[in-house]
Amino acid sequence: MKIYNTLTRQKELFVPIDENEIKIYVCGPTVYNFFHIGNARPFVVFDTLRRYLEYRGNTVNFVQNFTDVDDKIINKAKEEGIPAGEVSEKYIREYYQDAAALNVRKATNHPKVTENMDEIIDFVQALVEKGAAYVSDGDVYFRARSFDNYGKLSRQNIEELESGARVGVEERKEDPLDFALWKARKSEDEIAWSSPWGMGRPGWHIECSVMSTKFLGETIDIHAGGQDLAFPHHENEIAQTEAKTGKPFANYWMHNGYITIDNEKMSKSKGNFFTVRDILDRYEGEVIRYFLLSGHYRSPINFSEELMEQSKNALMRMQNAKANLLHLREKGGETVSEEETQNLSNLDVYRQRFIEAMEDDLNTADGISVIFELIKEINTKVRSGCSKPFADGCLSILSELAGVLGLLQEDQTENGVDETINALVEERQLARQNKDFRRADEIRDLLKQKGITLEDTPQGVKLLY
RNA sequence: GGCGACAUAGCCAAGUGGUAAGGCAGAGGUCUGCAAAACCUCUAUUCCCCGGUUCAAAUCCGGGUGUCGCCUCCA
Repeated sequence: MKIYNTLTRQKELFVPIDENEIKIYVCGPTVYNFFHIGNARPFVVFDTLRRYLEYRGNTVNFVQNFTDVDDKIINKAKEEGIPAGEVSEKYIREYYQDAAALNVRKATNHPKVTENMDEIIDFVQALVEKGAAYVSDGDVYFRARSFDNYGKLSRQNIEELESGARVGVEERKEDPLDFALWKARKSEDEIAWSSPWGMGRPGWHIECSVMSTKFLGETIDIHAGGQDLAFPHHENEIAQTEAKTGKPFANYWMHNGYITIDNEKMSKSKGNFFTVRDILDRYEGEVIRYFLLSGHYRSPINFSEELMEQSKNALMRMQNAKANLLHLREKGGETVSEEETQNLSNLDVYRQRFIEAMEDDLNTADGISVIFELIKEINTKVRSGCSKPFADGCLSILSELAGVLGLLQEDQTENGVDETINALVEERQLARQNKDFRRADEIRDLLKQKGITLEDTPQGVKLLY
């Protein structure tokens, strides 16, 4: 497949280091709050990348860290008067809950900073020994200028950066461009680990370098994250890691675009801040996932009520198609006609087009449109009924393609047989036969209130939960 | 100021040289007791603007305009 590589600013053919195991590292959340819709984008996008690579037959070693020690966590802990560890543990649990709602699978490995402290200290120590880093009053800083290619990912000019850098605040640095690898503890009660430089904790960038190299090796296939992480986070990761190993850190860098809210950056101060947990009150997780995949992952997308409604309705079309096939699979005839067999094999063209779209730098928007075309084709073919095997075959390809996108993962029907509901459905059918439509509609309304939608089809009554 | 992305119908969105996919919303129709779903038809002579290259451009080049992001440990 082709992947747009931020390093080279172009689409490149993706060639894994080891065909048998593709290594991907995605920068994970800092666990001090529920994650928001902006955080959700990389989770969903790169989960989709992983699903696609696995769909193509690859094994993927997918690592996404938890930053579980950080200023924001420490502040939150102070506010709530509880240990920092409690804050991070709580939000790790919440992460898993919301991620599951979005059909984001667990990574192969979710390493935590606090569980990799020895490796972090060793890594920093190695940089100090190499002269790429220096100790300053309990802090350790990386000498940005010691790394020749500093700025290669974000294409920042080092002199421009210099002039834009803040001055005066961090006078412990030799150079404003330098960044912290290790931060000395500021007060006795602050969470800290002992190190050769005294009590302290790691800087932000070093964690990802350590966990990526530890769990995936010195050079990995893909390192991914939000566009805003390209600088300084990823730039710094490259500098410190390559300074230590002397090898390329990652062959491909992928960055997803930003989400704006009503065309403005999301921020708490603007009051346009949406956590996934909040959105889940109003929309099911797949709607959010659909929304995030409806545009190309590198394009900026805007979040709004209107777009969520559009996404909800569009996804409903997919769900209807699936529900219809499930129904037909129960009620259809047993024997497959020759025409059906032919029609079924013709559907392969949609599979090919879907793959083509995904091969092109994960073009999920195109992939989705192929699925809609498939759905139209299927709907047309089963309009006046079909055999069970045909319905099953259609269902299989629809689920297959939607599954790559992590959509249509739940069956709305088959919620168990409820006797009282069945009785009502029976009664309604009888009423309809007797042209007692008042009673029939009454029952339909009653079930609607229970969240069950009745549809009369030529193949009998269809229940949608 | 430096770096970068984007601009396609009412809304969202694909398409990077060959004459505008797909979805939502809207209109009409078929089906239905009525619905719902589904299906059929319609909805951009045109892709921010102005030049240029070409037989041919939404797609390439130049110049504008507008929007957004990064350069502040925010995905």
